[in-house]
Amino acid sequence: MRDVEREESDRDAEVERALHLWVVLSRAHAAVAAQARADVARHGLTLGEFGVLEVLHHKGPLLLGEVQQKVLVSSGGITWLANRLEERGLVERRRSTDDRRASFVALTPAGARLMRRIFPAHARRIARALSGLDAEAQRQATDLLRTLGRHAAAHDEGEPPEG
Amino acid sequence: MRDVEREESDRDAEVERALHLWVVLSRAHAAVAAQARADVARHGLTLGEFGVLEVLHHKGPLLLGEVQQKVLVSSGGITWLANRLEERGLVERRRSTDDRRASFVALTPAGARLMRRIFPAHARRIARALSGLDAEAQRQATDLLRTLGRHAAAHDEGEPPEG
DNA sequence: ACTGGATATCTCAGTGCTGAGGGTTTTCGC
DNA sequence: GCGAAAACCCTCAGCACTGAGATATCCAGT
Repeated sequence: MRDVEREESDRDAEVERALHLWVVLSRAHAAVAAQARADVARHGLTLGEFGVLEVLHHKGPLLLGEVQQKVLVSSGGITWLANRLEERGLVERRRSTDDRRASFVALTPAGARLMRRIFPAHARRIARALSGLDAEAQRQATDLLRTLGRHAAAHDEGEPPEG
Repeated sequence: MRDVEREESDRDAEVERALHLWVVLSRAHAAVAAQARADVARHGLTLGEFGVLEVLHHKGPLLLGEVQQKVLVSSGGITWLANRLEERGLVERRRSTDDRRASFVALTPAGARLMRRIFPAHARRIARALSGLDAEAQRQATDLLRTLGRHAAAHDEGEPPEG
């Protein structure tokens, strides 16, 4: 086999390995997400809604845009989520005084009470869904996925034209 | 610190580590999915549609139900995807003769041509998105995620009542 | 002040599904 | 072979968003 061919088949193997990782990543994510979704659905919440409540629960009041980045939705999506949660009395908006374009969102007392009530069991259920890996394996997986995610997100733009 | 408290804080740390892994898993998946989506969108396809074409490209004709499991959509979803792809002339259904409830789906010549044209570049783009990990790290990640996914999917049912 | 450009949020039509229910065909225990 | 249950797929209303564009505000340079 000539060197050129050798390099080509190396590249093919590399691409195939990457595709396999992508499949496995998708399936793992889907399986855990299904559990998380089932859990929050018992309280009448979607994953997006729960995500907003969770970030406010842990970080306190934030700008709408900050919440948007944390829960990975579009700008329209965060407005929609905030509206729904506000209608249910779980969060409230407060217009920022030093930048009047911006709004803070915060848990209402009812929202904070809800999170104190349901968050611990939710967290335990996620932990159980992930318990196929022991402590050390979870640390490894976290490291690998953090590297992976950072790299992939960084190259989010910059796609070359079709070859 | 008493033993009971010690065990409790161990459990808390465990739960927190799991939650962190879940966040990192979600972000990694979202980042790669965004790249994949952007790539297939250039050809007017969604990830679901591309997933159907891809599995048929690699496995040949399959029952609708088999495709459904591979691309992780609901029963209504696979009907919808098959309809859309059939309307565009990329796949065709063929009623099974020995089980007349079931239908096979297969790529049409046009569908097969499309996949031969766009699949290699798509695969390379996925490989590039995952290139933050080297070959060995990708193998590790694949192993960990396979274990994780299998375990989480296995416990998909069997949720205990709220505590 | 004033213009241009950037930033934060909102609006709204459209999308890619989900999930419950239902029709048809097959399988299994009797 | 008969009735019940299960398996395969389809229908359809509804949902949780997305993405493009609009609006309001801020800021830098002049």
